[in-house]
Amino acid sequence: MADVTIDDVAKAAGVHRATVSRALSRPEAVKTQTRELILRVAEELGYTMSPLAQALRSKASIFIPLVVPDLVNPFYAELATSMTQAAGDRGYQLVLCITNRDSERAAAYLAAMQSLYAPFAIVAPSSRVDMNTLRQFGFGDRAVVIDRVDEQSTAPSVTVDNRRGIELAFDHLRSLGHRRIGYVSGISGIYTARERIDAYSELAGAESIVLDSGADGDAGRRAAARLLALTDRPTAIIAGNDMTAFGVISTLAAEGLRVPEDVSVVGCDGLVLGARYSPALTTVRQPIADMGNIAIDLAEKKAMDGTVDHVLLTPELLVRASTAEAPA
Amino acid sequence: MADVTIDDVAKAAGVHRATVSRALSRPEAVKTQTRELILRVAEELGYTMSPLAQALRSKASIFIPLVVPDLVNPFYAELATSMTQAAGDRGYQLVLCITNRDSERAAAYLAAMQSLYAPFAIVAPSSRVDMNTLRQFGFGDRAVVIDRVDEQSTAPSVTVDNRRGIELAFDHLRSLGHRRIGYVSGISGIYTARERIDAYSELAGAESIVLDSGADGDAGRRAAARLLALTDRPTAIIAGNDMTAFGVISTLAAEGLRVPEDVSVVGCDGLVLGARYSPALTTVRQPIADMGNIAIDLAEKKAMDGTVDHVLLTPELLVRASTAEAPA
DNA sequence: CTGAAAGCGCTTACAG
DNA sequence: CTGAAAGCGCTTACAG
Repeated sequence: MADVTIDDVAKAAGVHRATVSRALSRPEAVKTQTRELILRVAEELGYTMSPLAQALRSKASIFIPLVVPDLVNPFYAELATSMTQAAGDRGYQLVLCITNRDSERAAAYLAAMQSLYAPFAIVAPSSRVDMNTLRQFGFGDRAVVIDRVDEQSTAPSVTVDNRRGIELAFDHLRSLGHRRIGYVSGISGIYTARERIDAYSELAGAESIVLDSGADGDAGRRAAARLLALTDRPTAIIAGNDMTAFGVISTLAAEGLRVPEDVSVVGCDGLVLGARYSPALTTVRQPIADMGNIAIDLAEKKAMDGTVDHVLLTPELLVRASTAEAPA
Repeated sequence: MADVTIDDVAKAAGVHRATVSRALSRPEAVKTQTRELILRVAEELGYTMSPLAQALRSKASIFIPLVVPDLVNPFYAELATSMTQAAGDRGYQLVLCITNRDSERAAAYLAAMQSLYAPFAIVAPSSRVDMNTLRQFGFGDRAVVIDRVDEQSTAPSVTVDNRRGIELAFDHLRSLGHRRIGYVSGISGIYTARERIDAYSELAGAESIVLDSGADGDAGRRAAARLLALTDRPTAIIAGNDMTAFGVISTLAAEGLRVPEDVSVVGCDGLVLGARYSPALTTVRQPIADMGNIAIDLAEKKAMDGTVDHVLLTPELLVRASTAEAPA
């Protein structure tokens, strides 16, 4: 089963190697009878094509890079899982490229993927990969982007309606009687982070309380500390992502404030993990599971006819246990 | 910069293609002067070898599969991160194979990696990949295993001293005055789970209280519910892994029990995330970051001289905020 | 130490 | 519809 090549199949089926190749990759180009014979023989011999040889010869492979900044933020882990599944289902092999926010590492990955003849690349938010880098390695017009990368949008993208997400969180808190609602950014894609904080500012208007707008992993802790220091404390906090919400709650609790009794907290992401947090996190769910398939659709469409689509997904509020009525 | 091949370099340097190949892969086989010329020319032309062509010809590639059950458990995400780093540093390209505990999917991955001439495979615990499957795809004697897979141990392995880990947790709780200490298993590799629960049983002796021994994601919730139902409740719980500890705490809190005031909880893993939990999780840290390099070392050593080593790493107690003195 | 040749496992115009 | 040939970008015995 190990070393059966296309020639073995050809010989066993009594046809030429080229015919086997066609039967497998362009079935309509071969007479039905011949094809069926070949397929059967291949099956019997346990033949599978060498993706290596295939890629080398045709200058196109099934490898598709997913560029993510890290895997420690479960958002990317969930994204990677969804993408892997979607890619696998459609005959691709996802290769995870973890940049650690290091642009040299990202470049190395892109170079490697280029030499593997990857048909396109998928770039996750916050990966610190700009269009210039993509262009440099030949992915300029074969990349799809999650979160927006530039205004001109030469690359297809799949994004979540951040405005709507923040609105869902805000309305939820208002309906629970909260009037002083703080905000903390934390790590997300640059555009995502901006859209969210802008949406918040607009909704809160003059009552905006941006507790922290940093983009590092410590934003949650700082925001909680900041809240503690205020005289007229917010009774609720919206966090730009779930990990930051965890940081907020953890720090608040360590300082003796209870969530949700004293302060309500809403996250953004909808991580599976949030359901196991203490308290279970109320959050705005991003449809991560859909992103994989959509991203690949977009890439294939672009390759077919050049269409550059921008898909906007709708988020959804997940009410769990970290929000409650505003204290009297 | 895109399409420069070995022949371009050869021509520009005035040597034969074979010499370029040698200069790059076996430098000592080429005269210093020639080699330096070639290296310079290659550099100027921005030449990088095609890993595809290289692999096809030499039947050996730089792709190395890391087989993990999922990525949603941050333990695997952290492991994957560490492995990716280690692999990259040593000239390999890690390919993440997420099996979703589906053995067919695992087989498909292994088949793909075999046809990519992967030099060896790394198998994470709980991946539901046994030695037979590995053998079937030619990885029988080129796999390294994290967590133990079989008693005969034909594959090198890197494992953590589970016994010692549980002991650390147990002693910590005892020193805080806890006398009734419960245990919950949860998801881990089969051997890991068994070793841990055995260690617990031995330490606790007649006072063992196994709250739940299931291996699914709901073990934590069930264990907490079980604790609540007991008349003579344990004052502390050791969880077989961090995710399970999260589940325990979350459920306990939802039912009005405070951690650590009412119940202390210790996890096992040392996830980065635990520091952000509420309360921050006391846990037994597994040296995940070391595992990547060690696993690759073991694989290379085995390939060199057939040595089958079993490395046992020492865990470490991380005292954070989820444990406190036993209530009076 | 270097070159010439064969070949890894495929695909794809080109004939027929 | 099928076969024969050339070639993708490399490596590696084999000569010299």
